[in-house]
Amino acid sequence: MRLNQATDYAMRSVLYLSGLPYGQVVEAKLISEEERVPMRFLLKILRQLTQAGIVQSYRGINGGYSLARPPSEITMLDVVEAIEGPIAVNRCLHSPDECNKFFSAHCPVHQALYELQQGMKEHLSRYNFQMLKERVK
Amino acid sequence: MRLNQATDYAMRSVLYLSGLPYGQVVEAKLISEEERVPMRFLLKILRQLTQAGIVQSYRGINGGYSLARPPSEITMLDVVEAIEGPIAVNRCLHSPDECNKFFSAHCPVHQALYELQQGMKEHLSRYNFQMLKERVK
DNA sequence: CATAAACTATACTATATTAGTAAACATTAA
DNA sequence: TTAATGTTTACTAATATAGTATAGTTTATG
Repeated sequence: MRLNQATDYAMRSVLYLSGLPYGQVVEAKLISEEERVPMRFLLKILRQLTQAGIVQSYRGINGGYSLARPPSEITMLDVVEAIEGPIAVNRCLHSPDECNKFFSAHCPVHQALYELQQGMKEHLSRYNFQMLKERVK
Repeated sequence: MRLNQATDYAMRSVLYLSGLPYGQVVEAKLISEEERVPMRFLLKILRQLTQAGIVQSYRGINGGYSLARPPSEITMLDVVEAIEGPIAVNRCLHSPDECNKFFSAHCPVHQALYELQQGMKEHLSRYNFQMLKERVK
């Protein structure tokens, strides 16, 4: 029941970009050093964030990354799903045909887990990076 | 961000036991067949539930398992934690010394994840197996 | 128009976790 | 005493995690 390390790095990277003047481009190396994320791994993560439309990348010399939209329009859920794909608390909620008991909708355990999952998604989507950035002491 | 398969099996096994007259003992083989859980794997899971004080085991011929307390006193959180250990949404929340950025309490990302974690625990502890059993159609 | 500083793409790898299985043992009712 | 039950420990195949490596592409600038 854990978010993976890449997601942690991704959120901290987006938070870092959120703290810069909007639109400012910084190279991956700087994020890597500031946030202590292994460089190669970070590049992979930034590519996922780029493909998800959360950050914008610039190639070539003086290239780097910036946010693709204002921090207030990027939620924690956006970042989690960019890295891990859709949240699925349990196998049966992800692909009900794999449920080896009864169809998820009829199983009270799976019903309850579905409600948990919805609650988690709602919770994560309530936090945007404008809010988080204002929380930095 | 998924519960593992053993936890799914565990919850369904506890739900199954909750549907029986309180205190009734059934052998693992029956649970295995009814809930379609591989027998050997189920035995391992039942042992964890036994150690957590959720079910009671009886050895020898005519042995088996029953609930150790009424369904109303067993929550989904109890079962999840019996199988997976304490819920930790992220590495830094589990062991803050492993946090490679700043101490969790000072990082707004980790703060937000901590709130998510608390919300999840609260959510899971609101469901007990009396409730779930009454939801079975 | 060459070069070096950036990002991109694909493939590889060591380790840990997941989801079981196997073999030998302990308990207990009949 | 035996057979049906749970217990213990060890093993294993497959997958996921957390990266690393190698080769390539883009682009500002001198």
